[in-house]
Order: sequence, then C-alpha cells, then structure tokens
Amino acid sequence: MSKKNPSGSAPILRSTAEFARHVGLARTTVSRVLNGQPGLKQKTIERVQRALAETGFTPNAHALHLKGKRTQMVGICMEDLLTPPAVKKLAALQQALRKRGFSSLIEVFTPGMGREVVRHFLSMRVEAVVFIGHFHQEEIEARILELMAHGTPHLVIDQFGLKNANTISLDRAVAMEAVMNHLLDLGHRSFGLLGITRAPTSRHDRLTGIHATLKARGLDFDACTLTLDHLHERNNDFDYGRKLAASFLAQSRRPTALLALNDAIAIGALRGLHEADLKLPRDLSVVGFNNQEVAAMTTPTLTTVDQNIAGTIETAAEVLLSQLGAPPRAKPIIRLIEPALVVRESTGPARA
Amino acid sequence: MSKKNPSGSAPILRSTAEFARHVGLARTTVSRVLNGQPGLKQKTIERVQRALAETGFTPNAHALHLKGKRTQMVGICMEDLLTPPAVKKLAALQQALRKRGFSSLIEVFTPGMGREVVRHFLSMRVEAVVFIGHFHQEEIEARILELMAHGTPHLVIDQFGLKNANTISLDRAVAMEAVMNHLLDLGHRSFGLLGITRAPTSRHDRLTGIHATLKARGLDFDACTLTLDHLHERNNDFDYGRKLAASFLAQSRRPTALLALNDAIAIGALRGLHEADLKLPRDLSVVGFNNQEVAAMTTPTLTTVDQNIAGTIETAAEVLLSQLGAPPRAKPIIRLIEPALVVRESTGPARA
DNA sequence: GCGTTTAAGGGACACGTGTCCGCGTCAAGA
DNA sequence: TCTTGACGCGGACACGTGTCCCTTAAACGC
Repeated sequence: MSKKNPSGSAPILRSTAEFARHVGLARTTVSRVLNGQPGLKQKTIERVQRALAETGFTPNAHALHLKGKRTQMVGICMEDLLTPPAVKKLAALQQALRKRGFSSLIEVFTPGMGREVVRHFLSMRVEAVVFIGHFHQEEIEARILELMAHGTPHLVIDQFGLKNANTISLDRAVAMEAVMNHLLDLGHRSFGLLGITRAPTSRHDRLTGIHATLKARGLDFDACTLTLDHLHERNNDFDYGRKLAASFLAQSRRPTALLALNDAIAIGALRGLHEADLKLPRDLSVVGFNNQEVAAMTTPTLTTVDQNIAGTIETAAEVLLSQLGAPPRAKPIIRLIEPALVVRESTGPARA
Repeated sequence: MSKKNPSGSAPILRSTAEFARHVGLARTTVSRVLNGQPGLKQKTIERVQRALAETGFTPNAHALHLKGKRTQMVGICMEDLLTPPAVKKLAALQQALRKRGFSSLIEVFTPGMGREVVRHFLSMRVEAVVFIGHFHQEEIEARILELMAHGTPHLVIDQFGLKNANTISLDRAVAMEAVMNHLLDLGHRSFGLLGITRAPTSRHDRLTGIHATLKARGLDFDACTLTLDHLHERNNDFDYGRKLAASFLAQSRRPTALLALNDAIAIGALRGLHEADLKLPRDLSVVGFNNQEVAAMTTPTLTTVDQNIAGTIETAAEVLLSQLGAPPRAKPIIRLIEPALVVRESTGPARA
C-alpha cells in the first residue's frame, strides 16, 4: 500500500510533515507560513493557505502545547447538569470563556470522584479549574489544596465558607432581606419557611437575612416564622412543596406568606394551595428563589429572587483570568453578588 | 534560585523527570512503575506510589497522546445550552461517555462558527464528534464531510434528513400518531396545531404522523386541523402559546384539542385558556411535547410526549463507540427512537 | 554570463513520554 | 572469593511541533 489514497479522495494528513509533502514544500517552510514568519514569497504563502483550506489540516494541539504553547483550557466541575440555575451558569461561563479564547473541559463531580476529576484536569494541564454547585466540603477543600500545590488557579461558584477558596457567591442574606421587606411592607407578620432550615454557615446565608430584617423591625423570629420541613421527606422539589403547603394549611396558626428555598418548591406550593381552593395572592403569598423561566409561566406568576447569573459569570471570568499570569495570592478572593427581587402575582397584601 | 522550593512546601512537578528526581530514582524506573512493567522490586514500586499520592503528580496527557496513546476525548457540539431537552441529552451523554472512559469537550456551535469549532476538535484530535440540536443544514453537512475526510466518526442527535450523516432521531411521526389516536379515542375531531407547521422533510416528521392517523381513520386533514401560527411572531415559547390559545378562542370554528410543538407553548396555552376562564380538560384538551419536568407541575398537569432521552443517549453511545476502531462505512447509520405518550390531566373527552 | 540577492530545503534541538537495551551495582549462593 | 542473577541507571529513539541556522537553488540585475 502506498501513502496515496487509492479512492482518489484526499489522504488523511496527521502532521505538518505529511501536509508539507502533500503541498510539495519543506516542513519548515509550511511551519513558517503557519506562524506568520517573514521572508516568504506571497505565492508560497497562498499555496499553503489554499492547501490548508482544501485539506482542513490542523496542527496537533498536543504537540503545540508540548512546545510551550498554552493549553487555553479551563476545567469546569459541575455538581450535576440537571439543576437549571447551575446549567445556566455553565452556559454563561462557557460562552464567557470562549469569548476570551478558552475552551471548556466539563466534568460532573460525583461524590468520591473528585480526586479523579481534578487529576484528569491536571493531566490535561488546564489553566484553571472552576467548581459550580455545592460539594462535600472536605473533598472540595482537599481538591483545592491539590490545585494550589500545582499552581493551578481555581474558583468556586455558589459554595460559601470554604477554607482558602476563591469564591463567588450570591448574597442570600441580602436576597432574603429584600423578600422580607417586600412582605412586611405588604402587612405580613407570619411566615412559613419551606426548605429553609440549614443552619447559617456565614453571614450571607438566608436565615441570617431573615433574622436581621425581623430584628430591624422589632419582631421576634420564633414568633413570626414556622417551619414544617421535618414532616416530609426532603427532596426540595415540586412534590415537597406541594405536601408542605398542605401541611401549613392544616396548622391552626397559619402563616400569611410562604418563603420557599427554590422555585420548584414554590411552584409545588402554588399547586398545593390551588388544590385546597385558595386564591392567591388574596389568601396567601408565596415567594420562590432563582427566577427560573417557569416562574413567569405559573398561575399566578411567581414572585422570586433573581440570581443575576450574567453578572456572576462575568465577575467569575474576570476573577479567573486575573489569576492566570499572576503569582499566587496569600488571601483567597471573595466576591459577593447582589440579587434582585422580582415581584410578580404570587405576593399581595396580607389578609386582615 | 535553586529548584528547591524555599517555602518548604512541595515543589511543582511538571514532568516525570522532575518527579523522578524528587523521588530519587531514574526517570525510566518511574515510568516503568507508572506503566506497570515487570522486573521491579516491590519496595521501589511502593516508594513511587507513595510519592505519587503525596505530590499528586500526573503525567502530561499531551505528551502521552504524542506517544500514541488515544486521547479518549469526544467533542460535543451543542446548538445552545438553554433548551432543557438538549441539556438533558448533553448530561446523559456526558455521563455515558464518562462511564466508558471518555471525557467530553463541549462547544456551542453558533451559526457561522461551525468551522472553527470542528477545527478545534480536530486539532485536539478528538476521537469522535457529536452534534446535539438543530443546525443550519448546509453548514453541518460541510462539517460532517470535513470530519469524514479526517476519518473522525460523528453522530447527529435530533436533526433528521442530513446527507451522509449518522443520525439518531426521535420518530416524531410515531409520537404524533400516539397523540392523535389518544385524542381521536376521546372523541376529538377538530385539532388546533400550535407551532407545528414546518413542511415535513422526512417520513418521521410530526405532520406526516398526523396526516397518516387521520387518513387511517377516514378523516380529512384540512377539514380537521387549524393553524394560526401566522398571527403572531414565532418564538415557540410560553408567550407564543398564550397568544395562540387566545386566537383559537376567537375563531368561530373552535378546535376541541390543541397540539403544541413543545411544552413551553402548551403551558402558555394552558395559561391563555385559564385567563379566558375555560376549565380543562372539560372545555378543551391540550397536548405538549418533550415531557419536561414542568409538565408535571402545571395546573392541570400536561399530557405530553416523552422523548426517551435515556434510550436515545444509550443508543448514541453505542453507535459512537462502535465506529471507533471500525473502518468507515459506506452508508450512514440511521437510528430511530420510539417516543412514549404520557397522559396527564390536560386531555379528556371532547365536549359534545 | 556573472555575481548578488532572495527564498526554500533540510538538519538539529527541545518539549514530556514510553520503551528498548546495554551497563553498572549489589547481594545471595557456591 | 567468584559467579550469577536481580534490579536500577541512563542513553537513545520516536511522536509532532516551532525555531534556529546553514546550505542550496532559483531569480534577478548588470
């Protein structure tokens, strides 16, 4: 078998050497054209360009990197690819990185697999690693230490309170302050919390914001809020919200407003209340969190908190790229993102 | 500056040579340990393993590939990362490939950028390329030709009717047959089509299925169906469905069932009908498409078509990997996926 | 036709890796 | 003490690339 393709179609060119042979030039000459070096006849340059377009030859990126070229790759660890806000962040980040000339290597970081994922990124010599989501604290902290030991910059989006981690997070306390002020202004004084029970790990957590707002208005947290999270298996989804709403209605001391951990729970609550023949927001107000697309499609449409994902990711890209050339920092970078309350139909004046 | 790290922490090891020096062994010895070659003392092996665990050293994947090791990478072209079914497919595919030892290089294929994306994949020497979504036909066909010229296998998920392309698609005709039979059995004879107007490009398109079912029952397509797509700007989203529903209500000859292109339109229609004080499914039936999570969260819950994404992707992974070692095929691989009708509350007997 | 300039040819090296092979070393057994 | 393995060392090469540098050939001016 000769190197020539018997079918007459172009042969598969896997190296500049083969490509140069195909064009009828020396490998070095082709290389000079590809890298825009001077001292070449225009005619030669065009000859190479034309062959390049015809054959679609691409230099081996791995060999380029071996010669010292940057990989221009960023590793992205996702908690999963099913949570809509996380996917939106991924989409935005991928686009932001692409715009800056980086490509994204995406892996789902299942519990216990963190080591393999990060090792894989390191073996690919990515220039940085981003974590999106919420991970097992010890595991992610160990991974971050490993990255730092290799001099690879990192960034954690959405998980606050990690030791020595560069972090970008939504200020959930500020979000809940906005929600609470909105409801307090509407006359509400009794609140049901759906899924919002995790003990605050920082001063930017939801409960912190709720506490602070009530205190500022001279109200007592325990007297004003009610939690029934223990009554049902906690899935933080539609069904969970639906069951919780029903449970709240069965209480003698019924809150006038429900605050949900996320939009799915809130929409479940809307359903639960609808099934009990309540009219919203006349009988009860409901607030979600995340401002997913569905929040504008429910009946009634859902008042919720927008995460400002575009802003988050723009900041993330900046923070990430600012680390690239720079020497490692002593102190981690911490950035907070301001959320925005989106008022829709599911909240209204408290019933007298 | 010496090579030793003055801070006392472990130095950054970027090659087996540096790592071997750090362990106090020859590079070749370390290499033999890493590749499990025989003729090594157990003690030496353990020494290397321990240092490996301590330093987290990883061999340079690019150099490995240069030496002939497979890249174990698959390129995935996405139309966008915002369409929920497309993202679900991506998530499932990423997981299926990971399970088989492949990692995923994901790029969004914006119109006109296809060439760059595919060139990038080729320069990374990916072992295969997958397209998920719906692309400009000429552009994707050109890209597929380019891939074939390079001997790189490909697979298109969800876009039917491409020349010489390996394709996996949902049989939308079968889907619509199931929908139509369900509705016909409920007594419906007059159907509104929301967004379903594109001329069929193959015998597996929706309109083909609708036509076929009506014909089999001895009914006339034009007499039974009504389309008002031209009345509104076509975004195929919630608002589009909402407006369309209102328009159908304004017709003198009002259909008893509405068939939507996707769930978003269907949910918009639910809203539009609710605003007109219609009760579903008493007054009207509505069917969506895709079986997104939201379809179970609406009021009433939505009858829709499930794409069987798990099955699609499992097939995709098989088809993809079967191409890897094999010689190129003369005929493209075409696979059809069977959809499943999911009946919920939004469909019921036709009003007399 | 001759000398000079210009451009392509081609050998060499480095990058990090796996692998082959010959050489040195050390310890155990005779 | 000598022989014999067993095992680690280190040089060499290849993979595909960019770049340096020297050589060769063609083109050009006179």
